[in-house]
Amino acid sequence: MGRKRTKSGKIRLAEVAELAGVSPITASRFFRNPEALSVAKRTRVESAAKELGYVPNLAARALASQRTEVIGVLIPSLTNNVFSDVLRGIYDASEGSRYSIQLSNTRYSILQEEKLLRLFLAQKPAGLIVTGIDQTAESRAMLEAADCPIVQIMEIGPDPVDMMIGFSHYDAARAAVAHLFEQGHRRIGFVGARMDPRVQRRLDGYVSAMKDAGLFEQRLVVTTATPTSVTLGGALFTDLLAREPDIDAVFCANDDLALGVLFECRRREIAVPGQIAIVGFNDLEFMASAVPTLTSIRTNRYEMGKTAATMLINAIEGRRPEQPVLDLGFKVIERQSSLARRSDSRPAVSGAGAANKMIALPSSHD
Amino acid sequence: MGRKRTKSGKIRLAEVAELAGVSPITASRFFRNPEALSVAKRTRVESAAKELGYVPNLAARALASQRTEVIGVLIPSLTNNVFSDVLRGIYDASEGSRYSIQLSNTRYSILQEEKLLRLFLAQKPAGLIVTGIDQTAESRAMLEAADCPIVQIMEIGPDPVDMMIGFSHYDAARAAVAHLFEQGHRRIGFVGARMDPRVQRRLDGYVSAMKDAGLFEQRLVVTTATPTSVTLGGALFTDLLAREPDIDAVFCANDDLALGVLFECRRREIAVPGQIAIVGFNDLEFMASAVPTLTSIRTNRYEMGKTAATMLINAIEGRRPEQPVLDLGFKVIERQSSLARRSDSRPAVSGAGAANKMIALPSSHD
DNA sequence: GTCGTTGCTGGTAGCGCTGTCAACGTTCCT
DNA sequence: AGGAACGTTGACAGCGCTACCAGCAACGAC
Repeated sequence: MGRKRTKSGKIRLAEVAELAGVSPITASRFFRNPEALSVAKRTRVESAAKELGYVPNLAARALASQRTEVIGVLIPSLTNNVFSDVLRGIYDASEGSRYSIQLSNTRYSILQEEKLLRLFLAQKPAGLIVTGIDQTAESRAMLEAADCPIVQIMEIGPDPVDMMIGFSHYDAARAAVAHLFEQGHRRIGFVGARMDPRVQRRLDGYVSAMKDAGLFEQRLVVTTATPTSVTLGGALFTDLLAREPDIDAVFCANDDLALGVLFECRRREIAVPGQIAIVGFNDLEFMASAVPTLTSIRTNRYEMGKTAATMLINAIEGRRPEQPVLDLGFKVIERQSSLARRSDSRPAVSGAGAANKMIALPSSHD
Repeated sequence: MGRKRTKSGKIRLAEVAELAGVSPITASRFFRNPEALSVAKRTRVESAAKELGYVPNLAARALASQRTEVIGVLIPSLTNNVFSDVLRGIYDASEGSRYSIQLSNTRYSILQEEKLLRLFLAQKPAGLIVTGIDQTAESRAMLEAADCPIVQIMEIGPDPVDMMIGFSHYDAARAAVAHLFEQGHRRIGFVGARMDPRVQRRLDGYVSAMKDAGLFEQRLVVTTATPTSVTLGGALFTDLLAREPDIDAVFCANDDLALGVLFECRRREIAVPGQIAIVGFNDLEFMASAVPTLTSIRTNRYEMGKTAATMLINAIEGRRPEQPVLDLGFKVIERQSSLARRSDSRPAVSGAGAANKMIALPSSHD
């Protein structure tokens, strides 16, 4: 059966316009700025488009208008839970809007980021979401020169390129240590992996809090550049114990590490929190379910992504936020794993989440 | 200083061609099919492009050539670890190629999938990656009519739209149950959440294996449509125990649920595997690190994504695979949590991963 | 009554690139 | 030597849309 192939099925704007009895340009306006049309033509074009099943050709639109409706997103990792939550927020916010997301993975390399940035900017994106505040000088220059709105996410810093949404990792780490102090812990180890800039700032916060209390020692800190994992948490904790058997708490730079430390404690029959308290970071879902339940720092990752994309879209459309830098803060979620030291080595058996007392701590940057 | 703005900085193909002393169309060919040029012109165009920092305008290219270099990817979830691994594979394979990834999230809704599919196809993607084999009839028709290569991932089935890469969830579940049988377990419960088609097929596999052994009872199955989580694993297990206190093993439809079951056992002081054995699904990283280490079914998620994207790109460029359906199989990773029943309720304390004996089981579809 | 002003509509002219076809020079075959 | 076949190059037209500007009617201000 001879089916035509070339341009049989093509519904162009011209077809819609013809059916509606208007000029192509009027039909075009309908899709970009319906209010500019009289009600009569608006409804005519609308029903014509619907009847023909018209779908605009984005390539033609981009070529003619010299801009795209693409939001570029640069994140360091696709598998890290933290970023997948942020991403989900971004996608959710973009859904229903005219903008589509173009995602790229920098793999924690600012050089790779620079390369991708160059690529993105060449396509004239409508907006850009980049992770963190540690771009190369070159990247920074490109971002400043870009003629589209830009949101930096995950962190808060003094010198935004444009907009910024995140929280202070430094303050969050200090709050975690302060919480452990409150619970009577003194010899607090730090376990960190990957050591990207955000983890580094958590370490800085830990160090400063410990120094403030006169308790800092370099040997309490165990870090590696290796990507994080639960298993790695156990291994780093093992190193820490070998170096410093006398610790009474561990602050982990993320929850996977904390879970690994918990398992390692169980393997070694170390009571948690009786002998060693544990605090994680991010408050992933499983933290409330572990035995004992694990204290963590809750961060608003989904909200961060969603708000970032919403701010960005608003800015693209000319509605700039009154407040270009948004601190989403964090919360110390106190659970069993960091309870005050006690001789009884068995934590009370109770339902998961029973000890979910929260302390809100809006982060303030120094 | 009066800088021109309109088209001063614009480097077009015409500029490159002029500098290289060739016609625009020859320059164009250089970027699409360099071998078609003589070596002399090739080098001339190459250095001209480099000197001017030329970046092709993808919108113009798409408009003129009536096709895009976009690979559309439809997955049900962004946060599920399983899909983030697959995605990473897809992005890794696409990197360095001319193709860019356009990702959309169906949220486990085949209606949403249909809608997104329509959207994608309207933009004439170079290729498409879709999750699973349970599209709506309408989606299926659109896929069949699409004039681009398509890869279905995550599952293997009898009737591929085009290409297909995955494994048999049914067989994998049967293997999990067979393993528990081997270890002497008989009253094996099933815990499942979300109940998407793949989880449903795992349940089917479980049911058939249990029926084959004459051990199936409906009350051994606890499922919910709720999204999965560690906490939910504990809750579903609690339900299961209430209904059927006499079970000696639990097969969990994924690893998060398995971890939740493990924690719940610890909370209730049920020995694992002494009183209850646990088997998960996917073999996420933490399974090898838990105490006791948790048995799971290893699936090749990253490889699946990477291979899918590679196959797709090859097919786009005319190199169709000799074998359009690829079964990546699975492995039962035997660990402590499913060891044979014993009276000693305390599992042997040993390093993580000590019991990582593997059994390779290439899945075969029926 | 004349002149802006506003609201809506349409014509023209590309956006930057590639498909198609034709033309050229070169090589190989008979 | 003549012609076919191939490899290489260029001219032309147009992909589908929108920016820009002009035009027209309706309205109010002086």
